[in-house]
Amino acid sequence: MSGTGAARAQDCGDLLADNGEFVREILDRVGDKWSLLVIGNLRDGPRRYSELMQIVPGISQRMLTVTLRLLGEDGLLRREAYAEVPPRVEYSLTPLGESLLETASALVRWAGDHQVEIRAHRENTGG
Amino acid sequence: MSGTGAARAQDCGDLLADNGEFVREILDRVGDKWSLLVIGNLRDGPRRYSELMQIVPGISQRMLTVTLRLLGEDGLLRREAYAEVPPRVEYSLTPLGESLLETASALVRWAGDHQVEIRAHRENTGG
DNA sequence: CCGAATCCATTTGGATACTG
DNA sequence: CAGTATCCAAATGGATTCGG
Repeated sequence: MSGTGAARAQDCGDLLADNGEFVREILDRVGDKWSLLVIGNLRDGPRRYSELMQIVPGISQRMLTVTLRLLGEDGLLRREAYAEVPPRVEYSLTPLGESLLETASALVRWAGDHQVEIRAHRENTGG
Repeated sequence: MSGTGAARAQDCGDLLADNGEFVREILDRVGDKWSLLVIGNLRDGPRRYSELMQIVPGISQRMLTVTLRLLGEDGLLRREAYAEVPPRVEYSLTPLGESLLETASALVRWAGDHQVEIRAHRENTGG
């Protein structure tokens, strides 16, 4: 989390304000429908494909496959295939994936702290 | 940011893992194409509709209107209309919106710190 | 058991024209 | 200036089918 220090707090404001492409690129990956759920379910260690299908509520085979492939391409998780019968494939977080999990948790914490406030305001305005 | 302490770190993991609907609800709002950009551009104070159109690169009238309305319904920003000629409308962050800006900045900071790493891995795997 | 491929419905978002 | 309305293209995602 301490990272390289390449981006300070002020820079973050600038990025949010000025650099649309950059913010979008990370949010598109992290904020899509399933990525964060999959990452969250790998927090305790490796999981098999079929396990994830059961744990992540409502995900389809297609989206699980696609999500796993994209996260793998970004280096957020690792895929380990065992040449057995029946075949077995395990997915686990890389250090990079774990660091994202921590950061993303802050956003979830924020949502938890302000959930009531948001819902209340939404009702008032007919949302 | 210290919040109510209602959700501790462990709970966040649980939320990411178990509660799909809840995580989705906040990420759908925050992680869409424009919300965070608009919020970022309100960090220095009130902005007018036409200002935002110019500052946020590539946003259309429609999406700016929609985004502003949704963020307003959630209580993240405030809309102030002045009965003048020509008409003038100003948008500014609420305390709730400011707190989100801080939290979201952490995610942007993470993206900045690991941008190179992610890109490199993406190239290797043909992403 | 793992996952790719195809088809299809829904959603998202841009371009344009128009109103108070 | 600050929106609204309509139409349309692209992306997203689910159901199903098939292969290794």
